[in-house]
Amino acid sequence: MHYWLFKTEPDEFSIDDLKAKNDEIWDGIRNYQARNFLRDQVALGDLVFIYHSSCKQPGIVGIAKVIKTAFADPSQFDAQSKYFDAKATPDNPRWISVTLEFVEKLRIIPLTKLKADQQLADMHLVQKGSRLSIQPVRESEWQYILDKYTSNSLK
DNA sequence: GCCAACGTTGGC
DNA sequence: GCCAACGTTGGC
Repeated sequence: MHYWLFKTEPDEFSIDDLKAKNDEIWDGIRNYQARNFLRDQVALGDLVFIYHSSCKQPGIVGIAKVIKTAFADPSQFDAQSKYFDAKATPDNPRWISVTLEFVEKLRIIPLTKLKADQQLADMHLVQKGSRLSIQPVRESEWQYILDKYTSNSLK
């Protein structure tokens, strides 16, 4: 069992959208490091912090679960999509998606709090220049964040 | 909207 | 393979 943090821009797709739809193909990841995590390491049943970025209050806003692993991101083949990639073919796809299922919404844990917490100084998210949209979370960090910043059932 | 930090591209 | 130019991310 691994833990992850996935970023999303709430203007595009928010935790409320995930809650309303119940599950979602996580498409449009166009960074090789993030792609490699999706392809090689994200496993069935892994839990994911959903993080809102590029918005008024960036932070962790909920939890989701991986219900389908590594498959070719359909948007790379869709000429109408902004994620279309002319160099990708079904025989040789470049980009990978997984499907997430809504688990629960959290009262937002703002980035400012995560950054201020010395216990979380090693988290990728709080490192300078961190831009990775799919990042692993250590089990100790996952547990610590749930214990300290939430009152939820997944402890 | 600014801009620092990264990532990607392409000429050489 | 280097590296300058360009594009993107994402907090502020």
